[in-house]
Amino acid sequence: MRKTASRSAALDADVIIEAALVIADEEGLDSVSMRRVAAELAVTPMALYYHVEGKEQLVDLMADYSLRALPEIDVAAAWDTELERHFIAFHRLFVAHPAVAEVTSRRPLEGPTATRVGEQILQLLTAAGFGDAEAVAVFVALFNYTVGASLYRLSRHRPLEHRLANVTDEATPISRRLRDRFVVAGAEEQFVDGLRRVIAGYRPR
Amino acid sequence: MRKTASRSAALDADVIIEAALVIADEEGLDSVSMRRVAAELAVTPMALYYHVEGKEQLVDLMADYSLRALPEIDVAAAWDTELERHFIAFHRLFVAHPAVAEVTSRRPLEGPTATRVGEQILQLLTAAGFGDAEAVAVFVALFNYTVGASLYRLSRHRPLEHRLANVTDEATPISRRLRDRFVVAGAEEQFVDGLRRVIAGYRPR
DNA sequence: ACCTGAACACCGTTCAAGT
DNA sequence: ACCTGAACACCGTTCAAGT
Repeated sequence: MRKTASRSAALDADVIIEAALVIADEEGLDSVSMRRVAAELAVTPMALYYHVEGKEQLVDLMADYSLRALPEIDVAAAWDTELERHFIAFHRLFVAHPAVAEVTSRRPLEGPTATRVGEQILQLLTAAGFGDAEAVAVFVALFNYTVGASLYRLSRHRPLEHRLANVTDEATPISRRLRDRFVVAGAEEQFVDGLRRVIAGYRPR
Repeated sequence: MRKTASRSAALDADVIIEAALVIADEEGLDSVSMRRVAAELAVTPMALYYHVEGKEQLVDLMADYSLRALPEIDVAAAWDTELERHFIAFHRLFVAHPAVAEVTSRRPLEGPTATRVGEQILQLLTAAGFGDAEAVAVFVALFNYTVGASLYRLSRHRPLEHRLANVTDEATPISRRLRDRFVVAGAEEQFVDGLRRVIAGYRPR
């Protein structure tokens, strides 16, 4: 049953994207190769190229596909709490799918889903009284903080082999004392606390 | 002369790191391979492994090496302007060396230089009256915002081939109107404006 | 229209060997 | 101590061919 379903699934872009996302979530983006995805789908590597331009595009498609899980935005709601709510969702998405955070930090998100989400956030801000330039400034500032905080948290939660290779063991006292605090700084509450402060830095004219 | 100098330079970690940084700055981190670095040094790929553990460590060493260019911190200066000054330097370093920004976003910086810089920033903050937890919170928030903003700026300044592959041409009116504003949002002034607002969100108790 | 097979030009790294 | 050479198990992608 299940076997038949997965085997007989006609090869198309979505099937390829989903298989790639499974690999990325389980083993990291580095393990996503055209050959590996093909093997997972019991197909020749070159079969993928009929549905997808290449690895670069596949990775972009993975990101946009994942963004579909973001909640809808109420453009009529209070801008500050709505932004807080939405960027927390962003953060959770990135933490759940490290590959998406990685792609987001490397390239502008310009797929259909990313575009739609961006539109809604800008509508929310302009409806709240922000001018065009200010709306973009708020959006980008929150986006940057969120991406940075997500990458920070991910970098502290990965297995030790992925950490810096040449750790100095003769760390000075203050860093020893604060070392665990830096790990705590990756917790969601710390992200939310900072997010609120960033939002509070902006007001409609 | 020059030829002799570069050819006769004894192979050691620093020489390897410098060669790798040149490649990274000119062609991107993806072009940095052990084989390519070796070729640039007119040496066998395996010769590198005598001085460096592997590619992972080389990349980590590249990041820490670059951080040496950061300015010294005056721990007795006003904490807010000093932080602003230093994170602007961070931002400029990331923009000048995209590979360093990339590595920084992927792994915790735990090399000797990174550790020293971190110590100084924490000393600055504790000297200003912040408690341990608050000092780390301010540090990490600013760090995350800066890394995110740097990656944002880099992602908008890369050649078009590196941009998202499947751009939708039927973008809605509002995104067309704001599209160039998103590019402008990557400018340094916009980064500094946001940085000031984030800093303003914190005060010593 | 959709997929396969063979091939090309790459990777990082291990292992044994040279000097 | 420092480097080379050959080999292994991988990559992404092109190109011609099958059905």
